[in-house]
Amino acid sequence: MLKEIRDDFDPGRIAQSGQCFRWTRTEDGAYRFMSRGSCVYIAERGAGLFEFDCGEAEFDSLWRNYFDLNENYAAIRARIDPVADPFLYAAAEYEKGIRILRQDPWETLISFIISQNRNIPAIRRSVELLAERCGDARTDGRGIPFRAFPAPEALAALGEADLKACGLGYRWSYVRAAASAVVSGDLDPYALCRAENSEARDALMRLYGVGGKVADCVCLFGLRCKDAFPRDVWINRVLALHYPDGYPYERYSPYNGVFQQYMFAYIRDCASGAV
DNA sequence: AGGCAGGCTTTTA
DNA sequence: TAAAAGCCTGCC
Repeated sequence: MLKEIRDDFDPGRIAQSGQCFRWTRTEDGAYRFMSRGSCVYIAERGAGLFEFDCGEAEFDSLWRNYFDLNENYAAIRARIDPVADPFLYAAAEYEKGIRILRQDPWETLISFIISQNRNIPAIRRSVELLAERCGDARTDGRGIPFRAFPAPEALAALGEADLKACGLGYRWSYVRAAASAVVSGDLDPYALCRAENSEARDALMRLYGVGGKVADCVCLFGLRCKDAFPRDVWINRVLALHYPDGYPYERYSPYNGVFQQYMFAYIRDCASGAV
């Protein structure tokens, strides 16, 4: 199914921006994303033209929402003053095409618990191992088997040895605690979408192994709060280097998270020599 | 009370 | 060997 998307949309930049972990790139240059037990392949077919290997119904019920296609990112970028904030302007220009995904809250919670104190390839590996171990077996549009992200009950049923076999290290008990909280009903990650952001953040931080940074990632990437501003080692580096007198959060509210993502991707691209 | 040092598993580069 | 989308515990 061919779609014309006039706003910023770059599947490759979205995939590599470190907000989702289960994407793949095919030999023919398409990107495959996964969400809520489904896969979609996206291939660019010219300027602003993208082929999604799904029907209209699935596009409207799943992928339009996942890629946040009802939001106007060009308009959000236009809020940046290139003279007042040259670093953010450069980051957003270079990383144009990134969007903030509206991911499944449960998967986002577990993924970012796993993410702490690890680099992105290691996170991807652990998430994939968990899915391989206890996610539902499915087949994608190209006939390739894949695993859905594990349900809370499936993760809660894993023992210490199973979790450690997925490379979780000391985080295994954090994953178990979160899964238990969801299975027992102490936490409903889906209900948090409807809560005030500060309430959602507090509820997440009550979980063992979830601090402010992970909670902010869940709010931003899983709970549709574009103002959440996760501060990891890379963003702290940006703030120390380019905003020694403080970062103007008020100026960028309620889109702090979008700008955070441009800066996160950009500083890492700079460090890897890509820029 | 709020802040800080030390420790933590494993993978990646 | 150092660093990685951090957090917990114990101490002050």
